[in-house]
Amino acid sequence: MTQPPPRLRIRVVFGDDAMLGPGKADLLERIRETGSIAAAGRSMSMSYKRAWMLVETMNAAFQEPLVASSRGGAKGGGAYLTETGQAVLAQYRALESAMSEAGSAQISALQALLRNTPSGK
Amino acid sequence: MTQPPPRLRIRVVFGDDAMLGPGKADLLERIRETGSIAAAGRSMSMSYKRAWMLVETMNAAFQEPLVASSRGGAKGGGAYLTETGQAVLAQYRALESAMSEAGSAQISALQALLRNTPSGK
DNA sequence: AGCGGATATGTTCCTCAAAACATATCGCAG
DNA sequence: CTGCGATATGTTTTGAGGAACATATCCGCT
Repeated sequence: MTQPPPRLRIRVVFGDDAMLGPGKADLLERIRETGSIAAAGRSMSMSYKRAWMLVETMNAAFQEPLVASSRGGAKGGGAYLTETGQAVLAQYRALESAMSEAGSAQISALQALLRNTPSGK
Repeated sequence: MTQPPPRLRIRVVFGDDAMLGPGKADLLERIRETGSIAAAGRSMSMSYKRAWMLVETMNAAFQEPLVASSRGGAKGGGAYLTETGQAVLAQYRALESAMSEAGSAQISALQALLRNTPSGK
């Protein structure tokens, strides 16, 4: 029985407070798909508040905001990724991909040493 | 002013509960250096309890324990890395190194989009 | 003019993980 | 046979972060 392949969680830590990890990347992706911060949050069972705070943090960390949003209007409002936002998301995905490939040998080596009963469920 | 280079935090997630990240890797390294779980924990200002729990978790996750320990004796006791422990640590460091190199281009691209005032201190 | 749906933001409550504290045990040295 | 230094493990306390709840605001449509 081959257990589920190990997954990589990569976080880039800039300076002291700003960082980018899987959570924010996924949120960006879902905002692009849904066109809404609230819908993006719901789709990953995250409270709107939390989603909004993550967006605010990201917008503050980069030179230009990653997410632009508008209130009111026909459908109440909405949000979309800016050019910078799309670029950041693309770079992060590329980073994940490149790193995953580069580390596959070590990952396999580690997995070979693992106990093959990860859970007694 | 070139701000401090971004740092990578890489975590390998096996299955549901077992995972290996920078904290455990550093702990292993310090256990090897100090020959003691307690001293290793102190050197990274971690309580003995926490250090010991991490060791227990790792020992349980792999086929063979990574850290062997003994109580009592001339100096009260001690701990050292097993063959497996050394192998796991080496693989993790190699993983960090390979991934860091593989992702340098994307890291640079992300850094270029960053606001260059990471903190107002 | 008012409704609807989404952004924006504050406040309170709750949970769980980490810290702190407290022992117990072990085994050689002297 | 006692004391030391480290491992081993349980109990209590604390604190930070998230969840939940509550509004406020915006603006096109009908």
